[in-house]
Amino acid sequence: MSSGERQSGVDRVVDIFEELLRSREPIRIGELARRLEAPRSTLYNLVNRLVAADLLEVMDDDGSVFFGRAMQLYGTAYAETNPLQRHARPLLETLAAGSDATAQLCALRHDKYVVLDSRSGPSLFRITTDIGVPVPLPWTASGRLLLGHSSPEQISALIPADDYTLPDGRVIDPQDFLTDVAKSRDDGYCVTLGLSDRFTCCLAAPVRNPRGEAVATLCFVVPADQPEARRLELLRRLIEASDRLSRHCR
Amino acid sequence: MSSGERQSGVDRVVDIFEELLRSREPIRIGELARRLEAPRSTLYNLVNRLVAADLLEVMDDDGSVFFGRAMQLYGTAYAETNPLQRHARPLLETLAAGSDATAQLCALRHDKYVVLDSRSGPSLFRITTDIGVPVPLPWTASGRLLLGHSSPEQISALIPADDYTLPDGRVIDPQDFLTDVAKSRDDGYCVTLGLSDRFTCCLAAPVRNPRGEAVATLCFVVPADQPEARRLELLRRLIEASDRLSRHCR
DNA sequence: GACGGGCGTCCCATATATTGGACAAACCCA
DNA sequence: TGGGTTTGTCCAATATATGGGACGCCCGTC
Repeated sequence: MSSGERQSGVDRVVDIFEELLRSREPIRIGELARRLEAPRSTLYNLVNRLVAADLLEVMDDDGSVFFGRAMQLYGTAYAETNPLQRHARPLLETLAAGSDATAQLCALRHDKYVVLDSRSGPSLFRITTDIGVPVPLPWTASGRLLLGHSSPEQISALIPADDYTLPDGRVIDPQDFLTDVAKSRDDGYCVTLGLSDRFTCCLAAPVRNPRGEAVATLCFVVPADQPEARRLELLRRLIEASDRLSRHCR
Repeated sequence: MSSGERQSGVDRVVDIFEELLRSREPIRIGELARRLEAPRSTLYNLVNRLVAADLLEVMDDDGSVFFGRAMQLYGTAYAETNPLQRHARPLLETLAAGSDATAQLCALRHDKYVVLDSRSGPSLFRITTDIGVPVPLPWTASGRLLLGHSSPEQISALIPADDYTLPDGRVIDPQDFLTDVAKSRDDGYCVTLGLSDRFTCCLAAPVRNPRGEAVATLCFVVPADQPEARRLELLRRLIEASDRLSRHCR
């Protein structure tokens, strides 16, 4: 009755959603309260409202909660309406089918890189990054392009120190990364070989808004052993598609 | 300072989302306030929070708002996690490609029918119902299946009188509709010819939970002039796929 | 130029949503 | 069986979010 801060219900709802996205699997209400450091009674109240609205669903086996069907409908409405996403979809399909590779639409979210949409070619069965899963920017070719409009100071301030450490333990020098960002911006594309994964090659091209800032990227994910000629061909297609997408989004 | 009801911010947020889904295009905040009969100051407060959380986006040209990128990520997380949706996707692809028709996953939402996911065959360019758009239950084959576990009283209470009127003005007799529902439940499928659209044939089969209730349907949408033999073949594939999906969802 | 209407922001009062706590029932593990 | 933990529900108190109103601004129209 004297200490504890009070938080708005709406903000708490946002926290719930973000925690569920991070977890990617149902969470029990008690566990949710612990992770968000929120009172249990508050969470029961909020979760019940959200379940009634179908924004969340309770798993009837153990009472844990996850996103509900309404989310799917809202998300689809967004994807169908947003010009970037709407125009990207057919392009991704063409890229993936025509080049038999995994094609992705990527963007910046908070201080990380996320895949927004992804298509795979027919013969390919590689595991591709899940949509919406945050990935450190220095791990990716797209990350270098997405930071093109930021100053070195902004970039240094944005990226957590840990994010320069690759999954295999190697560490990227922040200075080298800044150089990469500048070079990628000038080149208009970025290619990484064996970066986030020793056997993967990523090719990325920027989707730019009218002010020239990279608001998203299109990228290919292919095995690292592809011949040079094929990589160049993939890059050509990618740049053509991203230029087209840039024109659609003004 | 004495009249007006007060509403919870969370409930208002839900109202905002539902109104945006209905509208399917950006709405200005003033207009939103009018439609929801909510104070403008409240909406500015809520919308600003939601925009900050990326659940909503403001269109920079005219200040109207619509769903934001976070919705897409949450919705995708749902679709990838929910067993029904996850297993339905490859089935829809197989159905659509193998039969060159539009295949849809449908379910009940409030007192209407909605498409949850949809794939079209290669040669087909028919306009298909948008995902998430509510359609009166009596207009559809799936609607008849989805009500299979409800009593006649429940059905009569659920369906608004206007929903028995088809787009072309014809009116369905509620008694006939109840008969259709019972027959569809017993048959284990439902076919409609020229119902919601004079030139369209809908074939639907139920996805049942372990208790035998139709929690969703798979359906084909094809031109009405298809030969009987093809319709039977489509129905056979549909029933096989929906049985498979039912097994996956227990 | 005056006018009407919508937009975005700010401010205060109060109705109420948030909160901590307490409770019984269910659960798990020893 | 029995102690420790978790679950879901309920309650009363108060910090605060909601709602009403007022303000200046911009933009079309008359």
